[in-house]
Amino acid sequence: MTTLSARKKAAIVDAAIDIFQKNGFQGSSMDAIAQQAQVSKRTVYNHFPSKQALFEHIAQSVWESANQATVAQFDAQQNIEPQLRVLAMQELALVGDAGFLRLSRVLMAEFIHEPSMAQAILERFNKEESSLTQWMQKASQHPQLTIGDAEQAGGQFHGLIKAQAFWPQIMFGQESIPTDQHEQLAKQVCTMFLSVYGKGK
Amino acid sequence: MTTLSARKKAAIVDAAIDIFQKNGFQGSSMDAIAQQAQVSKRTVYNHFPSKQALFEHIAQSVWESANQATVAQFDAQQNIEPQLRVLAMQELALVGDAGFLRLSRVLMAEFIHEPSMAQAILERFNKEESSLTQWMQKASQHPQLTIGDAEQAGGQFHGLIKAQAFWPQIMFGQESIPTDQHEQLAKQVCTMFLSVYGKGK
DNA sequence: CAAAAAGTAAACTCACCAGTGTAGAATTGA
DNA sequence: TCAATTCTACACTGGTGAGTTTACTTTTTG
Repeated sequence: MTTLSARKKAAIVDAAIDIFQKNGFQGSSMDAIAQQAQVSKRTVYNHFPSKQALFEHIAQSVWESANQATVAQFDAQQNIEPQLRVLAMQELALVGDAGFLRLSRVLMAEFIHEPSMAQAILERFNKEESSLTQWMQKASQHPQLTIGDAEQAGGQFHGLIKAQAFWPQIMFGQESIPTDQHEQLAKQVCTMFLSVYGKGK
Repeated sequence: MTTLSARKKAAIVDAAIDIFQKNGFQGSSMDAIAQQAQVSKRTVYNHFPSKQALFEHIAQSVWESANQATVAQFDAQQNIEPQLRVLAMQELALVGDAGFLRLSRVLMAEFIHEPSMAQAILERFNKEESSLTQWMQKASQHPQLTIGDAEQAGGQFHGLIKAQAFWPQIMFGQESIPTDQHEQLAKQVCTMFLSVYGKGK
């Protein structure tokens, strides 16, 4: 059985995610978080020295789950389309996860107000997204593709997916795309992408 | 010359947009708005009965500027591609407008926390996006197109544009797309769209 | 020019909230 | 079982902020 202390901490984090998401950083009070976590306020402060620290702990976990999502290895021997499709499926699995969306919403809300924070995290993010960028760079050699700017192409690929499966969910509370539609959407995204960057048929 | 009262009100709205954008709804104080507007706090309350009312006034103006943006008339005689391109250009002009982006950012921040508000406004929004949906519906008869679900197709068209010219600007403070790249982007969007919904070459 | 309308500064109420201090109760681990 | 750790309730500080009140000045308008 997990220790009491650990359970309390988990309850705090869980409550914090919920409250932050509902009310934003500014609108959330430590009292409210403590109450929802069924924990005394003092206990919250025993685990996290400040509201800011609690928030950053949560941000960290978004970051980590996004990290573990995609590992892409370019294979020059194989056709482009199926490889792209795997990449798309990986990203769809990530953004389709309800927990990831919930956490993202907390972060995105703060991004809007803090472009500087957005920039900072975006840089780290981009290094990760750059696993895709790197893929694009290598792929640009492939005879089936015409990629000028690998970073731009990568961004566009992400954009195509997020336009359907991320932004509407984040901003308008839309439902996640059901798993059984991932295949179809991935295929569509690849078609669109290749209509611009693909060579010939 | 405009009346003093009107000038004061304009200053208040202007300051409010700025402050709301920087700090969000919760993080903005009426004192700060009054100060930035060079107006006494009481004057703010003479024009707007509450902070909420002031916010909604601003939301209203976003709504109105989005409204005046697109009027599309389907022409069965003409080719699809140039018509789509006009639609894309209209939307690019809207989302490329710095003022519109600034206001959108304020709204979007609240959307994240208030899915109910998002839903409400989204319904009205959708009626407008539905000017595009209607276009899609009529266009689905066109021999050059294969459109199953007009609403979905319309959403996808919007998504293609916003993925490049709206979301990155809203969330990460990226620069607006320069006007001289609109043509090129519109063309790319149409290519992508037609790669999925177009018939033959 | 005089009354009505709108603006002003400043003090005030009332509520909320981040973070601390304390004294005691429950949990843990040796 | 006993000492260290952790949790709890509760009161407290210092600060901020929405909205009001008041006594007064400026602008508008007939």
